[in-house]
Amino acid sequence: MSDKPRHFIQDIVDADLASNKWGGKVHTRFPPEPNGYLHLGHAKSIWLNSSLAKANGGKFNLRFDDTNPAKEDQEYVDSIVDDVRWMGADFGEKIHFASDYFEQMYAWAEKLVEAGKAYVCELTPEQMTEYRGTFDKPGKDSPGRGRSPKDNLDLLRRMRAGEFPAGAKTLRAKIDMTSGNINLRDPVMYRIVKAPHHRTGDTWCIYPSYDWAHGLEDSLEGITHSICTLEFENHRPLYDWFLDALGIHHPQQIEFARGNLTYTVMSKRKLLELVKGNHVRGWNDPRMPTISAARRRGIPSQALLKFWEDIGVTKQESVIDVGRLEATVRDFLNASAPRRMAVLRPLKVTITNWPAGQVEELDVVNNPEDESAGTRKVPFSGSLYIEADDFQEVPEKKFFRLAPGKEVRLRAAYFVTCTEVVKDASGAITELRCTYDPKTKGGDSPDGRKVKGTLHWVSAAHAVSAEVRLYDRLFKVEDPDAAAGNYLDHLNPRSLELLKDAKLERSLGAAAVGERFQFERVGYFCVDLDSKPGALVFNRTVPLKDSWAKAKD
RNA sequence: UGGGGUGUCGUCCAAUGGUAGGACAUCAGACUUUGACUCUGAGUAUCCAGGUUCGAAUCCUGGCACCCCAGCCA
Repeated sequence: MSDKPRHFIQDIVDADLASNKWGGKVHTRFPPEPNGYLHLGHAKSIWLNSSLAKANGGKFNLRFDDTNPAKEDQEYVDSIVDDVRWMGADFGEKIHFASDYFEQMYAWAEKLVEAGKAYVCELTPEQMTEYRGTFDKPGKDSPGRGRSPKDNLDLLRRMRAGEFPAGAKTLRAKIDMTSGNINLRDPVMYRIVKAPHHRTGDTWCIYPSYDWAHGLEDSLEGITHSICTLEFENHRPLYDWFLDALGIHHPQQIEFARGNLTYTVMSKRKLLELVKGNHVRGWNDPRMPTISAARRRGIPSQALLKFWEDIGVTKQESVIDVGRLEATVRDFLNASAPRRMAVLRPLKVTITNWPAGQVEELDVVNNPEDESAGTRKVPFSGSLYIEADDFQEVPEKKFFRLAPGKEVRLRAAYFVTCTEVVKDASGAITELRCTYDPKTKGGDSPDGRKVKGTLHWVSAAHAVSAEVRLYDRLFKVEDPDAAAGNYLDHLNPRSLELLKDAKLERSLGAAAVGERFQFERVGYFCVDLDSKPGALVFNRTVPLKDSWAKAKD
């Protein structure tokens, strides 16, 4: 990662540093609500906020915006902490919670009541909607708006004491019922919710609204640059109003556009539906656009960070081609992933002139991009598997893999020539019989003759069986949100393909959960959480580019 | 409809009055013991209309399109 990614927010930070606006401080935060798992869009915010702090010698807080006990859960808190850590963001020792500030927020609410800047309102939700007016019609005053500060204070204290049923009353800021900005039409600060909170239990029966709480949380933590997404731009005047009314530290809010990806959905509501409706196998199903799914699938956190850095930060709504993420992942893994041979759809090959029972240990390079990765021994014998796709009985044009009478190279082994095709009663090919050239050991011919194709292979007797899971895009259409009908109508029925009996080279038998490899000529793979010794499971993180497959289209 | 925002290759991002550039994608070619990687080349864009200026993506005027806001969600 470069030292200081350039974008308009960095420009603002530079200007603030130059003018000494914050005394040289830069303090950002990532403020998720624990009501679901984090997704790739959150990863952008984590990258942005944490990298801004890091690049400018500042600090970065992780803070849970846990103001709505009805939707939140400890499970989500735990998963979010895991994800943020995995992303490598340095949030220091302390994890912050809005619920830690409830007492202070309440004290400030009383202060606004006493100053005549907030009042208790007894309108029902329906009435409140009606009184709020519409875009082009001003709202009208709630009956509670004219009550004295003394009476309001009494009512507020009784709200807190639990004297009123859920939803019966609210505390509202007294701002402007005629404002063109509807957020300023006396927004709700507190509502009565009789639900236990995952951290404060039943201490409270009134909870601060996001609009009231969010700016206070930033203020309390000394945040300098409060970075959020575009939809909160309309709320900024409200946060300004609260902070100024209270006369407390006033962070600068800056809005940026969230990043959407093609072929997926990114709203928490829809992600929850996919999980609850069993359209996927949980929040961390590798097809999901969640951070935990990306991790399980084998995407390195550095690649995810680099992806968002490459994309950049602007205020333009965008939908990013998911191929862009795949390209970044390939780029990272090409340099770092050890190469191995794995045959996904095995076709048996017998080398007819191979000395019976002989096994040869061949040296194979671990990573041509990284000499320090060294070599490993791979056993070769007269009974092998190759990829079924690598053979065509009647080769199509430009197919330069194996076919009857044709010679190819087995990677790092020998040249072989197909002499016979064995079929079962139904006509399906069950085995290939080939001869090898003993003088081509290692894959070079002393007489200088060339072969076009190089195939990967495994020795049948030494192969390790494994389950391999191939993933495709979760949706068939680029923008499921915009497509006709319900987004669920556009799920890709072939988003998961299970290969139950792939054959892997011997060394993969010891692969540990989370380890990443390039299966040569196939793709990048990662050992899945479900994997156990003797029952290996691999996820395809991303396939290798395949110009042959593309040419055939 | 009132308020707030955004318009640059197919996509994402630069260019801050001076040759519209990069990345991904696409196409063509070279290289190759991974049809990968790498390398070379190509094509494609300033929302529209006026104006200011020697010169406009950038400044001005007027349009147009798209996004957000009428939760006691965040």
